[in-house]
Amino acid sequence: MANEILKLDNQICFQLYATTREMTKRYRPLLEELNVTYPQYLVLLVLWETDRISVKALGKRLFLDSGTLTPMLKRMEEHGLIQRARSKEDERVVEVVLTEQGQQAEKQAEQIPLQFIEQTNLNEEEVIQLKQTLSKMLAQLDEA
Amino acid sequence: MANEILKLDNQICFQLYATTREMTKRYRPLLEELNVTYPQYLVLLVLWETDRISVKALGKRLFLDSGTLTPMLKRMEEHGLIQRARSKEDERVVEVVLTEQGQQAEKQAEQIPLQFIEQTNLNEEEVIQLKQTLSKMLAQLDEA
DNA sequence: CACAATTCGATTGTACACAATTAAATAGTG
DNA sequence: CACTATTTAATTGTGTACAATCGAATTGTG
Repeated sequence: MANEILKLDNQICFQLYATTREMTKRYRPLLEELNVTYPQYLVLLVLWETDRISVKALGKRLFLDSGTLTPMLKRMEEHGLIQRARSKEDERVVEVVLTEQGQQAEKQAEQIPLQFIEQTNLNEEEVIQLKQTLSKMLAQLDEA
Repeated sequence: MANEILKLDNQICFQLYATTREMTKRYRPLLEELNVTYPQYLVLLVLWETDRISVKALGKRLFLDSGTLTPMLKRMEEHGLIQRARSKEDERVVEVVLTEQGQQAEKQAEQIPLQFIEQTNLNEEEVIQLKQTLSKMLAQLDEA
């Protein structure tokens, strides 16, 4: 018999890992209409809050680096959701802005978070608790 | 101002998504000695429990499909951790078993889960709660 | 102002992840 | 027994992820 500590079902990290993947799967049909993937949807969420942001700042917000963001943003640009342009103040900086189409998408997206939460069958208490614990864990893991 | 519902920081799914990625980053140095990635480590966890398993059953256990598992298992085979072989009873089935080296790795792995949990700074209560809620959510999302 | 250090994005290489398709083998049905 | 349906891995194509590196631009220091 395997060590209890090493049993798959005892691994909180496995639950986390598997749940995240099942979550993005459930989001896929909800995001189909917007023609974005889940990570791309996160970029939209940021831009709906800020209008204009550098790749660097976007990466910090989403915990993603340029190796992930650069190709992703190019795809989003091809799909007409955003525009990318070098900053005039600092040529090293690339700034991302929403297109008209990208702005319009916000209205379509309004129902999505609730539609997802309904599928989880979690009650409000559990959602709040989960969010709190994950926030604490994320902040801790993000430290040096 | 953006819709409250659509704010990034209100998205429990984003916390889930970001925390999972930070988690696998933290695991990387812990798994270096074993020469495996986090998903590969999950395969080892299953094999330390079962000795022998089909790709199909492994995928069901880990919520992964053959498109992910086949190349991953081939890499693990190259690294000498597992062996893959067609079943004699049913030629369609590929069975995975640990090598001697793969079995040995279990001893080295014993400290890993605790080492990780220490880094999260979560107390026992929070860990139990989190695991419970994620299990419930995962089971729900995994349904048709 | 020179010039080393830093910052920023892009690129490269490796490794998942998954939908869709294919091919081989087996099981089920008449 | 023929023949269809099903099961199972593998393959293909697209899209993240991230470490490591590069090159261009800017900043800090003397």
